[in-house]
Amino acid sequence: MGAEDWATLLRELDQKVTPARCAVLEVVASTDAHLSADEIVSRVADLVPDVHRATVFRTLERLVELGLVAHVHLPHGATTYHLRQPGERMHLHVLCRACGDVFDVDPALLDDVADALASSLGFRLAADHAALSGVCAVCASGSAGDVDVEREL
Amino acid sequence: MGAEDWATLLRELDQKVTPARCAVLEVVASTDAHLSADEIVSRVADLVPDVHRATVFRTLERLVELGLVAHVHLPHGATTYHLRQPGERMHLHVLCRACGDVFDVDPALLDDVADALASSLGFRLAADHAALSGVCAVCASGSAGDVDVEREL
DNA sequence: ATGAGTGCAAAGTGTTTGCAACTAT
DNA sequence: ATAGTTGCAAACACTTTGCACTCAT
Repeated sequence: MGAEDWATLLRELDQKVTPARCAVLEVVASTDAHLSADEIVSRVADLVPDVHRATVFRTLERLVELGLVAHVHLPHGATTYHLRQPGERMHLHVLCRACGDVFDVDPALLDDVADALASSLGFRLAADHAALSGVCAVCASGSAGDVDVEREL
Repeated sequence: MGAEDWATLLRELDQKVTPARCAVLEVVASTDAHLSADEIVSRVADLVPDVHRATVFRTLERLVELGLVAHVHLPHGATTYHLRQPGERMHLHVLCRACGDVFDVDPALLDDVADALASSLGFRLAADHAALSGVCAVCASGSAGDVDVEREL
């Protein structure tokens, strides 16, 4: 999507079109990765200088409200943001506590868990909203003795 | 367990016995709830005055290393700590993002998920380490319209 | 005696907020 | 014109760290 399209999209949602907003959308849309607010701030700076951190936070909050962006809380460290694909089902996230990588996982994986929680506790699970933690294949084999792995993320 | 027992336990683990440590152990053992470091600080203050925050943090870190205490990262807000029962299997946690309550859940619930992640990605899941989020029964029914529920925890 | 543990103050993240200036409509 | 947005600075919540002093052993 080009810059013009973000403007159109925002207008359709009755939002004001500003350089900061377009830049944030552009940045978030530019990658499949999960970006922290900090990373977004610095990437936005490459597109539009002098966009303030606070503005990025406020903009992200707004975009989440509008359903354009999703955020995931990681067990350690900053919240990450990524574009939310319209029809697509929200995926679930697992974080490697050794290397910090986030892996996207099939949301169906937690369906049984969600059902079990719903029937036993009446609890409605939002599987996409928080990441689970563990150790990825690379880190598990790499540092055979699990030295750094216990480093607590 | 009385104060004397904490001293004994610490000695068995080759740790120095100090009032601060015993108090932290006492506090963590005094409840089934998941306490934040802050809550522990203030409860410790009732037992032993003038124990500094930093000491509580350092002590908790140590107790986790020793395997006496477990900590759980919540999707939002502070890390919580609770006593770790020796033989007992670590439980899994779900957080209500409306009221903030943490529910303990049968760890077996995630066994299938853990297996699936292991075989598909080689990922080793630490199910107890991070809480999942959702909405508890009370909050789901209470605020029918889900007003506050979207408040993002 | 001596090294581990502690209090304190200070810094470090990540995020939010009040307010005055600005700008998209 | 005017309501919504922004930049700034300051505050916030949670946690860590360097250092000198104290205490358990």
